[in-house]
Amino acid sequence: MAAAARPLYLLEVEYDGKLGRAVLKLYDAESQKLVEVPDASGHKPYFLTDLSPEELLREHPELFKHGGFDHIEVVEKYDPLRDENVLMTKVVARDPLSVGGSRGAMREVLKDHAWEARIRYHHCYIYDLGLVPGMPYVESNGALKAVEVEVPENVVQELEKLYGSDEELFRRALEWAKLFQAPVPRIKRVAVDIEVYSPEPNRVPRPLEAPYPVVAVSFWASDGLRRVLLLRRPELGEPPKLDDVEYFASERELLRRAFEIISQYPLVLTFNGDAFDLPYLRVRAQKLGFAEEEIPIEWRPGADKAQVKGGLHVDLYRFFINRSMKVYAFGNKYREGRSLDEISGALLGVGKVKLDKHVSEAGYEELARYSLRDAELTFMLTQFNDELVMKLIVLMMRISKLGIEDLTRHNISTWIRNLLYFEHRRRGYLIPNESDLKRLKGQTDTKAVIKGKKYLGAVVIDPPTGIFFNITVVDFASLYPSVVKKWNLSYETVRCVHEECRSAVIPGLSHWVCRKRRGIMSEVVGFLRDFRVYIYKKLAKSEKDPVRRGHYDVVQSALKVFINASYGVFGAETFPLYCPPVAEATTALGRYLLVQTLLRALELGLPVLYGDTDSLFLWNPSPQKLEELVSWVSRELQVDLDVDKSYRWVAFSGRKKNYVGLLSDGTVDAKGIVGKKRNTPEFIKSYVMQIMDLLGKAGDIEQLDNAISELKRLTHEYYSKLRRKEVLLNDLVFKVALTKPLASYVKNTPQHVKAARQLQRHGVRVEVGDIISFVKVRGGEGVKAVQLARIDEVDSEKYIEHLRTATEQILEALGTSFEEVVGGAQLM
DNA sequence: TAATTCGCCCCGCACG
DNA sequence: CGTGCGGGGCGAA
Repeated sequence: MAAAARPLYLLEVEYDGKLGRAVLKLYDAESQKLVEVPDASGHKPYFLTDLSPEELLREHPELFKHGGFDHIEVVEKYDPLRDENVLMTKVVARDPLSVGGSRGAMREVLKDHAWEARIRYHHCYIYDLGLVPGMPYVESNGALKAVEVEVPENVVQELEKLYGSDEELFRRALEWAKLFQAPVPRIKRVAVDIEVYSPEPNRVPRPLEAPYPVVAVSFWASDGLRRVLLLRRPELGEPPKLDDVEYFASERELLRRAFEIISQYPLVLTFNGDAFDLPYLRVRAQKLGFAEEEIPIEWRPGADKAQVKGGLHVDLYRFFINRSMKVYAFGNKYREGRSLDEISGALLGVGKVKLDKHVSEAGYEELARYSLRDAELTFMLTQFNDELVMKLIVLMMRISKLGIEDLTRHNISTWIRNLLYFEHRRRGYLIPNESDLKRLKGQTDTKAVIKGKKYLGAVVIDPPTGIFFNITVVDFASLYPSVVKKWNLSYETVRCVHEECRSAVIPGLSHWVCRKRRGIMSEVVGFLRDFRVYIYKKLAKSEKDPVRRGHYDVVQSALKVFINASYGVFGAETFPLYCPPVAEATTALGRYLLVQTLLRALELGLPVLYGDTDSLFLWNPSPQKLEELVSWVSRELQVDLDVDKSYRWVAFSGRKKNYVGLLSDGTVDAKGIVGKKRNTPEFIKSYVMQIMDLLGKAGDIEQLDNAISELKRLTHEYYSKLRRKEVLLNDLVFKVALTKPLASYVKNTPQHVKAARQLQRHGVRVEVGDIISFVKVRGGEGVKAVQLARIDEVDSEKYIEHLRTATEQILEALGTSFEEVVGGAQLM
């Protein structure tokens, strides 16, 4: 009898050029090794065309002579844009490059007659075999079989309630549930970090030139390995005996040992290893005469990606700078940061080892500690909170159907695109041709408020000025995804082909929506939303078992990432399923719902003070009327309106997206005020923070009165400090990001650009994404990079103006003003 | 290869 | 020199 097959988790699929077929990379949790399984199905690259075989022969005979041509077949597909079945010719190739990506590739021959020709082959393979990365499989006779996943009874019951009336929908929902319920493996992995000698402290050497020796390579792994490999250098004297440190007389020996360790792990983690550590190691090894087979690192120049032979490489830098991850999964905790120090500081509470000199000047012990900490932090980013990040990655792989290397290197639009393509293939839908889609669905109905935008977005209600007590905020639970689900929005259903659907108009637009067919996007988003709102968010709270509860929380966070971006991608021109009517129908219905609810609230005698996109601020609502509003929305508009939060008071400055309130749990909630923005100097931030503390203690009118007089005192104190120049230069620094290359600021020269150019003149390299620190000074350009400035040059008047605006947003709401507070101060 | 619009604030620049 | 508009950055949703 054969041994019981053990589960292998599919982590990645690649095309192997030498083998001429796809190779699956699976993780065997028992042996903790990566298993590579070449395709056994004979699957080949292909694309589709609307030209018949006869037309192809007649009009494109050269196609059949192409070196990569294999054969053609006629296949039937469902065309969602036209709501009809169509016959397409499948052009099968010998290798992916012949389909596209090489000169004279077959898709170039057919141009606009080529469908599904821009899909990367390894993705195409995943779709066609219905494989789900992140899921467990067993190998049986060379083929992979999905491991049966049990869905808990309570989840099945909930799905019964939601979809029980439609057998097919219920079946699909169960399939989705398996992705969320399957166990998540703990993957053996090692974090790697290197340090490089450099004679110029301010320059990071280019990895593809790798001009200087590697002096340290550190490892921190899940199996307990902590190791620093150090290069002996005569100038550092006799090396001390240190725990976890190995010394090497030559860089060659050091690299050999480093490669040996790297090759022992199925998964290698780095922080910026794509752009630095791994290519540096590779090029360095080449320079030292290593043979190709002795170097376990490959470099993909087109993708700027470093790969580990026989393993997988995740560059956490690329994953953590992903905006969706920052905002939704990690609540913007590390919004300032792009560096390991800032991200680990925010998420782990631990930063890098501080070095007061350059790496090249550090002694052995210092260098070892510094380097090992980097490897440790990199590893810990995947380890904290019971491997939260690893679990999120695996869950998002299952939702997006992307392998681990693709998922961690690409943004949300790629994730959603891949998920939708997979869904198309699963159903036998033809994936629309971009030019076709744009021609049929490329036009909008509305004009945006902001110049340069494509369509009208959300409504924001003009707030009053002043303090209001006892405010309840109601909001629609994930408004846009709800709209997409409920109104059947999808690229093929908005402005569908049916005459009889044209009467189903979207309020305020000329677009109509299909009544005959369920939209593919509507269904997918609907599932993800329902799973999050009705199942996993609830289970993440109610589940008794802490391990399962933790898992449910990961599931709901992973779902949140997809749900929140599912509307935006349709308004993004770079998205292959770009469909502005879907995006503008979504916002139009959002506006409709908010306005209808507002009108109903007013009819009920509920005063509405403010609202933004999906929320309404109700002033002192009676519980009965509130309940009436919620049930009316549920009954008449058929969406969920929830009580989101309640404030003891809210101070509105009279500006939109700008208010401060005291929540019923005693925390201060400040939105949009300049004192909180990250480019605001610390001096002003600290002032605003103190005001927040003050307001946090003021629960009622009387306490608030006291707080206001204390606030006036505080304002005056800060004002005087500025006047008397009793402020540290560092506290006056504006930190502004350079969002594009220095040379491309041609229309204007903003202040941070002036400062950046000063730095450049002083030989400092300035790049896109750098945060420029500058202060405002008298005379000259009006600004100086902080490195070049002295405290006595500072322009106090400018800072007083900044203090004024920061203050006014709060003071005006409280019924006083900056002038009133500092009035008379001029006499000092 | 890249999710959206709305809104606030400061500044730079052109125009009168 | 004042004014208005657009560029630029950052946040709210």
